[in-house]
Amino acid sequence: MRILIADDDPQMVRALRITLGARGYDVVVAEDGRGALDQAIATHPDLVVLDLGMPGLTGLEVIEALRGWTDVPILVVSGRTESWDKVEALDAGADDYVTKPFSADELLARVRALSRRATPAPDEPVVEFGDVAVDLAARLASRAGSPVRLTPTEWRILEVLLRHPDRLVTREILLTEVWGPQYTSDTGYLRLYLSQLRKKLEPDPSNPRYLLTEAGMGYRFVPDR
Amino acid sequence: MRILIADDDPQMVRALRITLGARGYDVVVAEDGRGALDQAIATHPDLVVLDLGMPGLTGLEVIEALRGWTDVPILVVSGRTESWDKVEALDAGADDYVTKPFSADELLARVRALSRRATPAPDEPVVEFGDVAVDLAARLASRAGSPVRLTPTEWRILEVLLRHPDRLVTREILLTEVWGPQYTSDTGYLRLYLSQLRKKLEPDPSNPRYLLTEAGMGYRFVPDR
DNA sequence: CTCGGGCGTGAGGATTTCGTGAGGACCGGG
DNA sequence: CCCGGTCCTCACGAAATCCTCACGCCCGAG
Repeated sequence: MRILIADDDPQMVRALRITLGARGYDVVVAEDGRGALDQAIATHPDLVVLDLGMPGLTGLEVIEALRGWTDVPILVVSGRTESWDKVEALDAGADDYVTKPFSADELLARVRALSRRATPAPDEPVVEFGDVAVDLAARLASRAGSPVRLTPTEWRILEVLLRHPDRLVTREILLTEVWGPQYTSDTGYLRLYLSQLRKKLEPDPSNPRYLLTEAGMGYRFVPDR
Repeated sequence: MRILIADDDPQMVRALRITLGARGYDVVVAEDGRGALDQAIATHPDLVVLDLGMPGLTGLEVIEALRGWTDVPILVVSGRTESWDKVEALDAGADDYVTKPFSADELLARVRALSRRATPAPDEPVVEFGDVAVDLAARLASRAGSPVRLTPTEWRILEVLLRHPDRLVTREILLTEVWGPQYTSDTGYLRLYLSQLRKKLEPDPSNPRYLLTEAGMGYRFVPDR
């Protein structure tokens, strides 16, 4: 049972780490929004304890980005007590909202309640298409048996596409997931990285069969039938 | 979406009934512990809002009794703010715990968060007519099984029409949705794109059966039957 | 019958979007 | 300091899409 703590206050992090660690939870820490997303992708936690007041991305943006690809329970911890803040966070996809200060016992009970509800993470099967195999959890890609190196950015894009087989993923969603919501008009990035991914994964990169472009809209991963 | 309110305070019941009823929830009420269990069995609510301080059975007993046979989300509402009370309720099987007083907005947001967990977001149904199937969410259209390629503008128009089956959609609405409010007199665009859509989707494009024109008014999508 | 308005549709040209190569900025490790 | 790897900028030809324009049809009014 792994818990990601996303909080920039060292004292809070320390307290949470001790509280949760003592209960046998495996604790991972991130200190800003981007780090939280990176850690979430890298470690696939079973629950996220998220402080809203971090530098970088806003808490809301982190919630939305997470919800783009995972159903992991999100417990928001915040100093803001206004009901509007709670409504925003919950509607963005958070599962619970606790205001500081709070007791360790209460937090633990809420963590237990959330993990009880959580759908047991189905082990992600390896995605295969053509002579390529991609293990998202292990961050391992291979082609005709031999490993293929992908850069971090390539992984992020590929992951979003592979998690929505047959669905069109809009340029906006991809850009938001990978670079953040303020980059939604930099479509050139996508062209560049899709080109790279095809070069590494497609049988005939100039005639893509799996990673398709829909002009003016976005991209689509089409698995073999 | 049916919600069971278990509370013995008539004023609170009244407030909750109004708040929830106005949002379209179907509200059922019980005023003591036994009544709550009876109502739960009788009406099978999709969510329970439970006051801990009811006469008869204690709140904890109600939670445990419910958990004996149902996974319905339980949102506890209580005047008791001690963390011990929260821990007890949550560990007994409650999913959330809100202390009085609370704002209606917050309660509603928590209700939404809980029901979201209970029933994973329902996928939009696929719209079918003739030998055509359209999945708006996935941006996937097919005809007799093989995919049909639509341009972004075609998608936007089709989406508006398909979301209002059997209803007349005025040219003004269509133009505003797709090109913006300043294009409401460029009706030529609609003729052009409707023609394209029919060519791609209608069995006999020159005798439309699903995407009908209402001269001088607008267009109408008529599903089978 | 004639006429005119609204509609459908084909044919390009205008515009936007894509794919891709080349190369510079940045960074952490030897 | 150099170096490999990664990310990003820039540029340009190709492709897809959008829009303009022209023409013909249908149908009701006069």
